[in-house]
Amino acid sequence: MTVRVRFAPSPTGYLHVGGARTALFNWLWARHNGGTFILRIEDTDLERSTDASTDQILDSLKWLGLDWDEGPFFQSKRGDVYRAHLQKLADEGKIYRAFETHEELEAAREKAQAEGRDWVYNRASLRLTPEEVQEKIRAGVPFVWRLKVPDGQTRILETLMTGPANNVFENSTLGDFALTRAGTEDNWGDALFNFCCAVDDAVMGITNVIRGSDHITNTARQTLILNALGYPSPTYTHLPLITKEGKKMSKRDGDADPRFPVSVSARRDRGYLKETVINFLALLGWSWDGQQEIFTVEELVKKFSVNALSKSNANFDEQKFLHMNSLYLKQLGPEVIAERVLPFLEQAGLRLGGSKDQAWLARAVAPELERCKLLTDFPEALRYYFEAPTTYEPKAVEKACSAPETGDILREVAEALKGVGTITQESFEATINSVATPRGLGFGKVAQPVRIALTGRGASPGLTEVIENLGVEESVSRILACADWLVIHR
RNA sequence: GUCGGGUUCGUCUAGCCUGGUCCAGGACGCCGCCCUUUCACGGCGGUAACACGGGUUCAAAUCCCGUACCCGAUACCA
Repeated sequence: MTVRVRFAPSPTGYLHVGGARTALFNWLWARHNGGTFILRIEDTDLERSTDASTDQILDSLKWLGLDWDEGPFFQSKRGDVYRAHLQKLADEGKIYRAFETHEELEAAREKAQAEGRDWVYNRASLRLTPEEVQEKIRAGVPFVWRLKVPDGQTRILETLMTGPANNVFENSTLGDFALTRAGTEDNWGDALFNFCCAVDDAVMGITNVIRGSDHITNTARQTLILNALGYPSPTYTHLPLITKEGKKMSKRDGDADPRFPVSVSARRDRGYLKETVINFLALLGWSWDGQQEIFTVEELVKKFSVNALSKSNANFDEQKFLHMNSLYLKQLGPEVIAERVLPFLEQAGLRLGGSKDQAWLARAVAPELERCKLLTDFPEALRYYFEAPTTYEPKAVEKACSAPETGDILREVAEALKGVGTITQESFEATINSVATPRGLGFGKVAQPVRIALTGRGASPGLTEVIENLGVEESVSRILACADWLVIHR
């Protein structure tokens, strides 16, 4: 049987890392099996669903490269399908109208809770005579459709969260749950999540539902619906939850801490690479051999299996995430990163132009690959290429430029540098040594003030690269400027 | 409360199904050392864990029972 899986987000917010991971696992399982990945938007809750959310979810999926084969299908546009299935169940007497008000039920539930009892619907409306029902319908009393849940147990087809209970639910604990919102005979209420979901999974031929384990009890209800409808049940794989500091990571947490946003789009804006997000998310509840942690998407497709999933909650380790991003920065290389860094530079007001073209940027980015961890680190790391330093890092100056002759040294270096045609490792070292050696100084004693002069900082990549990317002329002028600055400020 | 799941280094985890090769492996972090014109990168080394209590067995991280703790679900939301 060919595998058909789906990702079915509700558009009540952005795509968060948990949802992205669910999407990823479904996508991987489809690709691994040469199956079909379907996208379905569960927007039956019109109150909370927004088009903006849908757009952002699709956008994030595209960014991650999780392409879908069918859809997106919108449940809000499939009312006829649900209505037809409801009608069938009504004709067969498997569902019934329940006329209690929301308030009545709420009160009953609270009472039960206060008494420490479990609450399930008491079937009051099921005991109404046909005449009483007709009477209420005529009077226009609003009702919801409830499933007449049979006695006995419901066994769900679970592949992962299997335990001693073997996923058998006592139907009595589920009660006759509601299938629709409140409506009238002329205008039935809209079908609710569980009903739409079960119907769509069946109609769309879903073979394996992969979703968060917070859906387990829904699975029992959906299985009951499927049984009533006479549809076969897909198998279910309930993923362990993603936690952060022990608590379920949900979009309700928002992007409260800007350093650790929960949405995929904010991670992207924060400078995380899509390769990192995919790889890191894959490891949240799945592992290969316990040794390998870096996987290309192709490898993931090949190696991923729902059978290798973990049952315990996966904790989101920010430090490791960040580390993985720095790994990918290096792995992707200067050309790719230069391209991706561009929007971040522009956002920081740093624009290419003149001799600073894309190729130049790749050269400038290359040595920074080892010190930056996020794309957003690059604007600051590269800023000195775009703007000559106007101030120098005080600590670095103190450490390297405290000797009174530093200004003279810099002027000598500038002079020597003028004669250098093209800068190479050798010519640079010769230049520095031509100043250092006569004075009996070590290489670093001269090189470090030069670094500060050029970049304003005590830390940067190799000076040869810096001068190469800056140009000799610009370098000379910066060194002289720093010498002057030292005279005034020391 | 009830139902379901979980519990291995500071952190993320492998191993558990199919007991022995595990005085428990990898990674992040941290700490040393090396490299080095600084920072970083890299290389080498180190640190550190089977929740607790019983049981089964020649042998248990692995199987069974109990306890504790954590997480989730308990809607006319999805």
